[in-house]
Amino acid sequence: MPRIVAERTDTLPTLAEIFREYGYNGASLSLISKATGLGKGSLYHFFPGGKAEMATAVLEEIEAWFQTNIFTPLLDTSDPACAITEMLDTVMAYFQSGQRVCLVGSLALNDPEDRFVSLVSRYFEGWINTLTQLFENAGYVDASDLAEQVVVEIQGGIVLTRALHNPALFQRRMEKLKQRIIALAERQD
Amino acid sequence: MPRIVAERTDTLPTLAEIFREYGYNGASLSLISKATGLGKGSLYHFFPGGKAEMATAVLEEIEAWFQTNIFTPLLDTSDPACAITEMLDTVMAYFQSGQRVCLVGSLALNDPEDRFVSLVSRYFEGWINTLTQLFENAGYVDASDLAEQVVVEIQGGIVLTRALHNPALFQRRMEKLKQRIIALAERQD
DNA sequence: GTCTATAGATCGATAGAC
DNA sequence: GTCTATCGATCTATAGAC
Repeated sequence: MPRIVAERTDTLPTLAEIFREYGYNGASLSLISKATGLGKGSLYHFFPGGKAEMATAVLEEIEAWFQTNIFTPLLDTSDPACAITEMLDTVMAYFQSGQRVCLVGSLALNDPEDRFVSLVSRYFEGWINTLTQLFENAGYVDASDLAEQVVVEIQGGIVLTRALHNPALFQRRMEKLKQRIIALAERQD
Repeated sequence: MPRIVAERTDTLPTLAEIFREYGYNGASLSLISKATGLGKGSLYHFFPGGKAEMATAVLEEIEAWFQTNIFTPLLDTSDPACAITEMLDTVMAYFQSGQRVCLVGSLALNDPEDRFVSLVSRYFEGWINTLTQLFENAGYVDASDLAEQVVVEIQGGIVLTRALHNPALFQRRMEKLKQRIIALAERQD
């Protein structure tokens, strides 16, 4: 039975967006309070560990979302071209054609107190490992290398799209990436 | 004649390293004061505009450094394989195999007040444009597309290397990138 | 030019009324 | 659970002695 009052989980999407847009350090509690509509008292009721716990909860929800919407579907299809196309479509929608920051990537660059290292590495390891398995199943040579390449291009595409304010760049890179993977598949038949 | 007392320019490398490691928001003036060995009074003497002016000065020095050490050499050589190899070697050394954050890329992800947009976009435009010219001179098809791809892979490689604490990943990606570009060159002969 | 001292604002976090 | 009030710490920036 759903509760009427706000739950901790309900705040996570807003928190995620704030962290993405302002970064961990730039996301102050007053900013968070304003965005969520919750006073600091309520925030600390939900997250006794403060901002660090908020970010951890957000990262865990992101990981779960990717598990459900990206990783699992990747291994559902037997056709790698199909699986990759589906993944890149989901990725483009999720990252809004590279205009939306990847919070995990952002924390990979700046996490000076090493608060989130394990969550950050687990996210990328999960993604690369799943892609590796997909490519191995499809009989690709250098499966893990290709998997690494895919995630690198997504992250780099976000950086450049944000830098140049050019979502067409991200779309172009994802399209080229897809074509390259499909071309590789045909070469192995 | 070189002056004995510290100049504004002398602080830039230290400032750059602090911004890279802690991010713009995470780099507090007390941290900067400790790292440079200069009191706040001295810092504001050199940079009346405060932290924003420090970051701007650092970005300008980075752009000049890339102009001299990356962009110009790219067009000095007629052989694209040679030019790319040289560039990627310099890039690997500069970014310490991806363990050192690209400050410009970091600011591309998080610059919520849009303080550094023009410097950030100019840096990446310069890099992509120079690579485009190199590839065009060498007779590549889709020169600008390949140029974009190169910078994307460098930035993405840094993100993943930082995330996984694995500099071998960056080295591997740069090596593969080089091979792919050389293979493309042979195809056009 | 460099320092110390400090202003004034904002930070993360807590206390306690309701 | 949510709020307001407020704590002490830290922030950016300034003032003024040297």
